Amino acid sequence: MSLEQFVTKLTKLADLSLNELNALRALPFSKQQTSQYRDVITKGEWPSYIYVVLEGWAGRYNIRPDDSRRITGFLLPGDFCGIHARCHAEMDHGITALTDCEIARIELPTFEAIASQSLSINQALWQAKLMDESILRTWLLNSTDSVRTLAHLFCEIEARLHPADDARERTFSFPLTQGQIGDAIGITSVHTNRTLRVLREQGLATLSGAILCIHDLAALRREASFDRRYLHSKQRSEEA
Amino acid sequence: MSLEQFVTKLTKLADLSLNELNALRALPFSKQQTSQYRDVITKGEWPSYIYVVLEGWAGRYNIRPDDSRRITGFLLPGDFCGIHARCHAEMDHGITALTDCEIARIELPTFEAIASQSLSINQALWQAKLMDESILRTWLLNSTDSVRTLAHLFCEIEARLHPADDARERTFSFPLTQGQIGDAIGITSVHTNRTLRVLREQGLATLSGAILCIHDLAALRREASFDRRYLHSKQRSEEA
DNA sequence: CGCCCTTTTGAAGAAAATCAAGGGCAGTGG
DNA sequence: CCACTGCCCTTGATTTTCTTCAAAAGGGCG
Repeated sequence: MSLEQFVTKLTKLADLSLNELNALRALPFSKQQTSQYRDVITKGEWPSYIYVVLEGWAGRYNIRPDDSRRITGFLLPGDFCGIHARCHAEMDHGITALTDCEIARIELPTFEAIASQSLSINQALWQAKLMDESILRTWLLNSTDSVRTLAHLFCEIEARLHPADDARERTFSFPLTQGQIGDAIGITSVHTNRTLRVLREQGLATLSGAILCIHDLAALRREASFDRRYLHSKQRSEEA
Repeated sequence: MSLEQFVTKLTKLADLSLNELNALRALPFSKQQTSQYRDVITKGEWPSYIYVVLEGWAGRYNIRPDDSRRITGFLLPGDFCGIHARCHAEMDHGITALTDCEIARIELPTFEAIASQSLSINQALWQAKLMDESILRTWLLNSTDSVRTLAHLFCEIEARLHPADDARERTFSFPLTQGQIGDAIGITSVHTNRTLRVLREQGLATLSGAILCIHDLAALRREASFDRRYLHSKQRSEEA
């Protein structure tokens, strides 16, 4: 696995020159395998790498005072974390492998040598941060009704995995347990189960055996009031 | 009113040289008065200024499909917004004046001329963004029990307004209606009222006539499981 | 003074948590 | 090969929390 997905993602966030693209592609990195339930970064750590998810799903999370867990975001293949390293800052949350993961680790000085030299790359990093924040804000917004929230999560993941085209229906791997989904949308696993049933009975989506089948993407988006725009905040020059 | 509070805030986020400090202090800006309930920036806008709150409280917000509002963060005097301008990005949320506000507006090119030249200022801006994100994440984390959530909000505001010292008790202006508080913690104004009563009856805090009186800060923090660290993610060099 | 907005309180209803228990499936070890 | 174990999924019954609906009381301002 290479950084290609990562580079592609950055390309969508800012206009990068060929030189910049090649510099990113040529970034030296080491690989690490992180098995399910293991931390990639632990809360309280001062990371010294930029981490890029190559395979598998990871997630940001915090533990509540009552020991329950809240997942506050997903890291899908191509996503990165560890920007705290650039600020020499302490992690206020952990990153955990939700499935077995393959992770690339880029040394901070190596990364910085490229990032600090390029306005465009900097801009792409800012864009990425704005998008993270935007997703976080949307999660906060949705904390009313569990069916809507779950539908919205499915739409978010679908849109992030398949940025380009709008299929009418869509089937893909969704390797989370109902407990993990509950941790993400803020309900118990029991209630997640019931919420999944509602979506299934409404003919919107079926999750079974780690495969998510969205039967009617348009209807699911309607149910979730999903507005894709918050995910690709491409800079204006794109539109002109 | 000057940018002094803003500059002070940045100082706490990165080590700025005297030159950088003076450059920030000398930033030309125009003032605008924004009266309560008016937008400073509207969702969908492509901002072209950096905005700094000089007086009053503002807030980030989104409108839900059912027309209810969710406040996703507060901007207190010295706080800024409009970083989207640096990315030429569209606002995915609005900024509203929760009270009458005095706002400074800095032209993007003016700001950029200083910010893009200084690694430290850049770092301070990243730190500020990480802190915004950290606060957002904490809000998401707290969405379980309304008493705890409200207590935590009081602690957050207290800590942001009075970064330095830990008084045992504290009385300060808290100019939000119960409806606005509810919009922020995700409950109705009716339930906000009942939650306020609980805090009052527990002898933790009393909100009356836009004055918040925290009777026992330590106990309130305990109730909220408030851990101040997430608010001052000062870079490591500070500790050495 | 009267109006509007906010605060306060009550009562009924909805949403989700909690408690509890049974079933399926995979891996482990006898 | 089968029993055992642990984890996850599923469902039911009960309880807590918050919403909704409704109404009254307080406070500032034209």
